Amino acid sequence: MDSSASRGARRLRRDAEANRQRTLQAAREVFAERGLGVNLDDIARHAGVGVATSYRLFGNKQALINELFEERVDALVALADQALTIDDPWEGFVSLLTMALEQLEADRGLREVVFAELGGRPLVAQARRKFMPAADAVMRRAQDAGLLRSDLTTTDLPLISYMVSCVIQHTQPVSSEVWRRYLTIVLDGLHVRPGLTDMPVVALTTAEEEHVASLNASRS
Amino acid sequence: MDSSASRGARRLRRDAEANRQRTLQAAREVFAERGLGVNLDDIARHAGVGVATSYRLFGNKQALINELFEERVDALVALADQALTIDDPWEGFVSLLTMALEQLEADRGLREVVFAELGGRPLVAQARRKFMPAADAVMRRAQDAGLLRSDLTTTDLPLISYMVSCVIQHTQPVSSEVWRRYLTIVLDGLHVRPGLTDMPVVALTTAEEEHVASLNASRS
DNA sequence: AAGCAACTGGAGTTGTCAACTCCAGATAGT
DNA sequence: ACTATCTGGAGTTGACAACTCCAGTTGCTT
Repeated sequence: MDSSASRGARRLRRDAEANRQRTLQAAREVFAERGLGVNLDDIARHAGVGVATSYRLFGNKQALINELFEERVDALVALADQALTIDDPWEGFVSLLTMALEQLEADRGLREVVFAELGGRPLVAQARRKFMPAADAVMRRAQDAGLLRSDLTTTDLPLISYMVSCVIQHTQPVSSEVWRRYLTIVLDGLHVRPGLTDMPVVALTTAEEEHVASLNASRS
Repeated sequence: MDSSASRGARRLRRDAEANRQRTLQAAREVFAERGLGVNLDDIARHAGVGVATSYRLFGNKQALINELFEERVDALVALADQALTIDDPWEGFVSLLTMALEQLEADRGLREVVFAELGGRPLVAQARRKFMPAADAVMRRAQDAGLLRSDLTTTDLPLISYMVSCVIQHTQPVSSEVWRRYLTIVLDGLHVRPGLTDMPVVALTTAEEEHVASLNASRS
């Protein structure tokens, strides 16, 4: 995991490498707080380097975003595997949703990458292919145990997360925690108990669900 | 309800009044489909009039938006009163949420006005004052009947609507109906049945909730 | 039917904002 | 001490939406 040379690129001079790390760190902080919409000038200023330096070191904004969020997205994927290690299938499912949303809560840029409001097309498409099967396993296990409503489909999961993440975004500046109320409501609506309502429509197909994400990506 | 002269403004010439109506109608359609972000040039083109004409007739974009959405917002408010006429308190509550979201589904501009992603500050603040007490009555009636979870607060309602409206927006181009699945889930999570989960945090206060809306308004 | 105030359309102006580059000067490494 | 590498911030480019100007047209009055 050599920080600089991703692909056989010539080694950077010490000062350049330091600036690279400072830019990366600044981007982490600024993207997390203000989203991917910020311009590189702001990030460079926050890092204490010139704009040109940031551009020379990363090429463009998208490359910086990709480099920065690769690990963050992978961490999200790992949650699904962790969830499977929890004994109680329902608790596993709850943990998956809760922990994923907690990750998203802390980082506006990550929300935008994951739900493709900007940037990360290829980045996310790939993560998605790793995430969905794992999440699917968590879901099925809870459904087989009769704890998660059986009419739920894999494609519902991203949309449920998105729905709650919207509340996070909306309420963040006023309260960092109210979103948990709505997660609670949703989880209660997913937990099997007598008298659950029949679903009024079928879920999206996998292809449709991918289409949703890519459509919302093409805005940028 | 004389269409032209809002405030003692001199009567418009017949052709001008016709162009006014055409612009209004075009704006209705374009805003509904593409949101408030579209420019007046597009609206004017769609109306078949010149840009200057639209500007002369309305002054600016915001004025056009205000004029256009006043009645739409009022219609939304009226739903709360209608909901009270439904005998079953739970069905009344379900109807309020469902019908409000159906209104929002059909009009992206309305979603943006109501949730203040653009424009309508004063417009909505006023509607809110009429809407909240009415909605509150619908809620309390269902809670008193033991059908709606008792830990729900008036300020939860706008956020729940917002949450589902985000799914509407996100999935609209792929499926105009999937959002009803998530409404179903949420409603099941709100319906009283044994074993509902305790709320992890208190709801926003009324002031906080208003703050949320106004913060999200100040972007434009 | 003629005259004029009211109106029209679209080319053009203004302002904003983000992405990205240029280059004279500074610095790391040998 | 020498040079390839790197730096910073002023400046360029391009896009885009809000809004205006004005030469020409049209509805209304008498």
